[in-house]
Amino acid sequence: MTNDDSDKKDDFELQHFLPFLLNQAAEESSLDFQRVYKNRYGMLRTEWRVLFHLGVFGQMTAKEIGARAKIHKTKISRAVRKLEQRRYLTRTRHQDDRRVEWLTLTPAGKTVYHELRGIAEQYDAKLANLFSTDEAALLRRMLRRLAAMD
Amino acid sequence: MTNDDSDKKDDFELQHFLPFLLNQAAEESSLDFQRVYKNRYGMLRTEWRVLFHLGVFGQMTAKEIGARAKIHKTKISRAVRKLEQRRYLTRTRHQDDRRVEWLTLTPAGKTVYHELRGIAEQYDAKLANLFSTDEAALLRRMLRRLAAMD
DNA sequence: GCTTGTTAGTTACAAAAACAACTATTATTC
DNA sequence: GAATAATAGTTGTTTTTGTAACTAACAAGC
Repeated sequence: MTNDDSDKKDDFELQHFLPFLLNQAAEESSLDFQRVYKNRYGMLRTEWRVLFHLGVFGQMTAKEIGARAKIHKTKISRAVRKLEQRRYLTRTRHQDDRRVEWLTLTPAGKTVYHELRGIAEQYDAKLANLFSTDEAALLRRMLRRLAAMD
Repeated sequence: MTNDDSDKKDDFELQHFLPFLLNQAAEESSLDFQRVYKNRYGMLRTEWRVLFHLGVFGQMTAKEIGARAKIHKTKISRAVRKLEQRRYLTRTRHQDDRRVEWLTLTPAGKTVYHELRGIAEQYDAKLANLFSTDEAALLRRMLRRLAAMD
């Protein structure tokens, strides 16, 4: 215990604490976009993330998606089931290793992906527009560094 | 639909999408610290946030904490109850408006706050150390801007 | 001063997340 | 090649969150 016990205002600045700031910014920056995939497409965050990964990378396995986006396998499993029920993706067993299944977007899934992708790009541009081009680029680099994706 | 329907890799860069990057960075950057207040003090994120607010600002109401940290009142309510059960804070009814209650840390609560605060400061320094001083300052400014806390 | 509206905080119920245990299949080892 | 371990994915149970409805106290209008 390094401080006195009075009831006075302390000098630690919570809004300087990086994990707090990152969480606030992340939450706020997801809100508008979340509304789109949630209200318009009835999707959860994990679901659109899976959808996006498949849209971007084509055929993938659940495990690959989980590793890349750091999502737990049970969340992936349930998201995949939902997306399958909505006919946005199909599964096919891997021939050589029948534990594995390849996930692929259906045409309907691709349509939704492209729609959401367009909205995502616009939204990203809107956010990046708060800063100069250089600043935005630096921000992305720093975030990737913090997420250890570099 | 702006793209073709092939199964090839798409060119949208998920790891460039700001909400995604922010979420990854926020999650990753919270992990180590979360382990401390979770495993060592049995606290949830909302609980330590409430604790920190009280530690920093002294006496506050649930509403004030919620407004400042953008936490929903039901979450605050539950966190306050937990912290009260652990004897980290006490409530006293406001005289002039008996709907309101002032929250204050107990000595035990203050002790925990100071311990966690020290760890938080170290941890923040470790994160900020990934960047130059200027970069770190810019990062915080940008995050505050994104969270619209400016 | 009584009806109507607001506000601070709580509670109840539904949705989602976390964690552990499970099945089915492949890999390893003796 | 049978026994054991490891892996991909699923299912079940417990926590935690989100949402809406609630209580108690105050405020405003008439």
